[in-house]
Amino acid sequence: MSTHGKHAVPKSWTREVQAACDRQGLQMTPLRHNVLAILAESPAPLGAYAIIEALSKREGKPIAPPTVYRTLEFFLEHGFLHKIESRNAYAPCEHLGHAHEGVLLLCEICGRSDEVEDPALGRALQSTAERAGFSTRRRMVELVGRCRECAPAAA
Amino acid sequence: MSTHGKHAVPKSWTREVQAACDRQGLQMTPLRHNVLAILAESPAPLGAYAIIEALSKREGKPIAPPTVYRTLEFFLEHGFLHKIESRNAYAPCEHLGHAHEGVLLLCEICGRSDEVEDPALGRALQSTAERAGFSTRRRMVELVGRCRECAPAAA
DNA sequence: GCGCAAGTGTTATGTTATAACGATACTCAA
DNA sequence: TTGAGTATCGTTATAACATAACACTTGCGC
Repeated sequence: MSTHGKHAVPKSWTREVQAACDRQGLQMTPLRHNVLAILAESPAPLGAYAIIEALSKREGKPIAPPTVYRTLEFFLEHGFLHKIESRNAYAPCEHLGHAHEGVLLLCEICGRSDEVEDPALGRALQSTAERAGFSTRRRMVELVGRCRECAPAAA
Repeated sequence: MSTHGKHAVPKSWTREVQAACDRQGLQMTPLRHNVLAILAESPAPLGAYAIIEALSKREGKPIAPPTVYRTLEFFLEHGFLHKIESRNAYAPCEHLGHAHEGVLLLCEICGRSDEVEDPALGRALQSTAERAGFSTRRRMVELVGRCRECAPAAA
């Protein structure tokens, strides 16, 4: 799995989350900060146990699964992270401000994920749900395939 | 989890899969038939271990996980089942003939899943992927919320 | 017969996630 | 100041989901 890039998100991302937490009265503890930093520095989404490992190294002591899962849950609830269901992995949400109308593009070669907005998609899903009498609370849209960099190589 | 309905799919569904297998030269073994029947008779998607349990009962002897996972993989590969990633569950594919342009509507109250087609969705995703230079191989579109029957009750 | 592929059985293990309980620290009102 | 309430994190154990690796049988073409 080559990763032709460094970080999934700009370095400012953790600061933006920090600021959003301040505004909303949410606590940014050292534990949370470390989990955020680990995800921000990763070129691709990480599984929970990969985070546990990285965090244990970073804190110099073993961290147990519930600690990390609680932290992930906190960030997921507040929209700072995505859970990539098709991969059981977690990634920074790049579009902090607004509703999640995004599509996740997951490259099966390099492993990276990219998040793009698509208003037409939101409208389509909304009308489909309405026609079915369905009231949506959460949406997951994931495309698995090959990213711009990997598609040619793997022709 | 009330399930205001009986089966997720019409009784003809297993026969349709049978016919499709015949056409494509795929073997419908007793094991495969039983797994199919279990899913067809369930009002909601089932997890792998629920299938293992039901199958063990049906066959009168314990069935080990790999046996069921292999069977599921077979049906997934050929487009007869969906894997619902957000739930680690498996459900019949109701639209056997054509491409998967579907949306899964997952009710968080009754647990049922409904599959609806949405051509506008397909177009939106296609153009979004193209703009990103992304070549899609598989798509997952899942909406979690409340179905027509459950939405009013849980107002 | 022999080699090969498909299907299934079997054992063991790997991976992902949560339940349940305890400890600490902080806030805030009485 | 005390003590009730809440939020955070630690710890132990276990549940839930999934696969690796190898064995065996069957059917089929050569």
